[in-house]
Amino acid sequence: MVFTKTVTLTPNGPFSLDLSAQMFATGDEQVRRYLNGEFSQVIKANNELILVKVKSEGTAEKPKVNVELHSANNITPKNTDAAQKIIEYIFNLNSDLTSFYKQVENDEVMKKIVTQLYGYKYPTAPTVFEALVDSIIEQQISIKVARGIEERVTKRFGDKLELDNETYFVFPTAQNIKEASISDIRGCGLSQRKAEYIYGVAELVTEGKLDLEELKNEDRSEEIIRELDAIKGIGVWTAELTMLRGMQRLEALPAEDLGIRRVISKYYCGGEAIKAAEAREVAEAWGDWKGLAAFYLICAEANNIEV
DNA sequence: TACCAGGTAAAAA
DNA sequence: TTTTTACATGGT
Repeated sequence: MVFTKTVTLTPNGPFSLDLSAQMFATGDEQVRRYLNGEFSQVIKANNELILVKVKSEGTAEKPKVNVELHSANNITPKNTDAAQKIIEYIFNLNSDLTSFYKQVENDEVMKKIVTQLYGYKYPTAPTVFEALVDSIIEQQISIKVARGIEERVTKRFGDKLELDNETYFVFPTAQNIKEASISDIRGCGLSQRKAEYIYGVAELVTEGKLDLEELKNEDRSEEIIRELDAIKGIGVWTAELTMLRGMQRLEALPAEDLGIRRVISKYYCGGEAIKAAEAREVAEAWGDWKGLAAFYLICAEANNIEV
């Protein structure tokens, strides 16, 4: 038995689902996937597993988003509301890109790029824990390898939703990870040390010693970085990436990041290897949107945009 | 085959 | 105190 509901959302434009979700185009259909204009993944709304399918209606300028909810149980109005808020959070639907576009008006390179990526909003992980674990997984290894490991972790430890003979998985909670063992985590392809880091974070969270969601309320970015950096396995890079992808802190710039340095160099420094300090210099023009701007460059590179 | 890819902490110098 | 090394996997 499958229960279904449909809601329509009106994002704060501009918004392009096609650009914002394209990073999930190669994702696992049982975890998170964007295919043929439809984004799908399982979310936890008030602890109820709901498969959401998101499609775009309207234009980037006047966006409308159609959301289908599918569940094994009756979907209450309360859970519908919660699911809607999670979708809004994942795609940053209520944020205003025009402030960012105004900020980069005097940066000729970025100005051209944002014109071609009009409406791209960098997606957010539903929980800070997911953002943090993914960031640890992504340390040092390539994105493609990391994605595979993340999907394996999700399918191995995450809660399962079965609908119509199809099975879907939601990203594991700290409790899920805590109940596993370090060698189980290693079995997903992680190094011994990363498995220990992730287990350690799960322990801190389940023991109440670390409240990742509460960290979102901290105003000072430096303070968030300081607190996360103090945890074993988390350095400044991991903290900044976690803020970007899990807290909508789009001002954070992981300037040491190899990929970010590469794209900044590609579009601003003729392609030669640059240091973090040079990356920061270029990013000055991006004001409070340094991290988002960096993702625009990564997206531009993925779409073969020339300036 | 060897080396690299969106780092980090521990060991060695 | 600063520099070097080990680490997992998949692509080239």
